[in-house]
Amino acid sequence: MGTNTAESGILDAAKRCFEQWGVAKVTIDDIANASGVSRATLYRLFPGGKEVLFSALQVRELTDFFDRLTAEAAGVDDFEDLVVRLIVAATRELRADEHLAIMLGSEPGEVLSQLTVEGLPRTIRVATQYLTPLVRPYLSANEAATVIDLLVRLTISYFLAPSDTIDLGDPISARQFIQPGLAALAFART
Amino acid sequence: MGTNTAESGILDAAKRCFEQWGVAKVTIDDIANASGVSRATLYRLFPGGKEVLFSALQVRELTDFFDRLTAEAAGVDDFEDLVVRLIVAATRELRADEHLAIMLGSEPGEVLSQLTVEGLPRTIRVATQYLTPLVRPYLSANEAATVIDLLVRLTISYFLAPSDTIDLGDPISARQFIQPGLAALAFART
DNA sequence: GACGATGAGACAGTTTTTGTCTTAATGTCT
DNA sequence: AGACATTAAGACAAAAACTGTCTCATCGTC
Repeated sequence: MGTNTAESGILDAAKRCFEQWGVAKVTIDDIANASGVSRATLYRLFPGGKEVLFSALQVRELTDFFDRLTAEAAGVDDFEDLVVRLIVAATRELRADEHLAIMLGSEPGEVLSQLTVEGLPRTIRVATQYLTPLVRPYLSANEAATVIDLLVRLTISYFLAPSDTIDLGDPISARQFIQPGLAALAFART
Repeated sequence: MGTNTAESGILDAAKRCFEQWGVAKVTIDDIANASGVSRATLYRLFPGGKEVLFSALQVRELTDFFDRLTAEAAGVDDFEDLVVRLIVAATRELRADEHLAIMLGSEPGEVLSQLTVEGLPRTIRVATQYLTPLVRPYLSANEAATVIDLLVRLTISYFLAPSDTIDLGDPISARQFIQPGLAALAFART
């Protein structure tokens, strides 16, 4: 039993609570009860209460997300293929994310804020940590940061507001979509 | 615009709120906002706050339920047929009731209490009011009250905890189920 | 038996909710 | 126009819920 079992159990319970009651209506007591842990323990493990818990949950979801994403992109040895794979997999994961769908349905404001404003810097930071090693064979550190930042923003935007002409969940469409950008990148390097 | 439009609009909003947040988490303000009415008006129309509102909503749902049920049983001119029709229609309505399903999922305790303890007397009272005229051609007033009471309890019980051998949503099964009881009733009258 | 971690719950301070009331605005009727 | 009823908005105090911290008894581990 690793030391993280208690924390992750609490985060599981918090996730269920957020789904059931929404971030606004949940109390620390709700989460304590749902996780079978006393309020004292909860504060000891997550000092700061609901906000810290919510934040910790997002970090966990985010790292899980990018764990799966990088696994998905393992073994691809062409830059364009890699970008396509990443975008498509990320888009499909987002679309398949039940938790995200529930939260978007019950608290669109909070979730949109997390996806596009408040939480975006963190998302970009985590994405950069995870994806930089994958793209470094093809790009400089600066280029990698810029490209990853851009890909995160585009993937989220097209997830939230799908285009009529582009489907980033489809490899062919995604490839077609990114080719001009990659060409421009190659050109800028000359 | 009848005078009941305001009330029923508020009840609609309350219903949505109860579904979204549960009886426990909703505040009067939530319902006031959802119904586009000021809190003052809400208290004027439903003095007593959340409990009174919840109660009024149940009364409305209940009368709607029995309105549909009696319509369903119109024109049946045999006692056994009538009972079968009522039981089957009631069971099917209960199973098809989305609001009930949502509430049972999110707040089983509260809903079960309403179905089996707190709210049962009211349900039986309303059922008696609606169904007595239908069964009076075949039964005395006392018999009618007893039979209706029994049918309500059985229908709710079999809805909440379906039997392996009896399906009150199926006319054949329901008829088979009630026949002994009706025979006993006929015997007792002799 | 000492140790650290935990559950239960007391506690005060804060925030939220409640229920009432007043005021100004709105629409209706004569 | 003027009297009338109804309402939204929001001030207000009282009640309730929530928060964050603390203490203490208990439990399992070493």
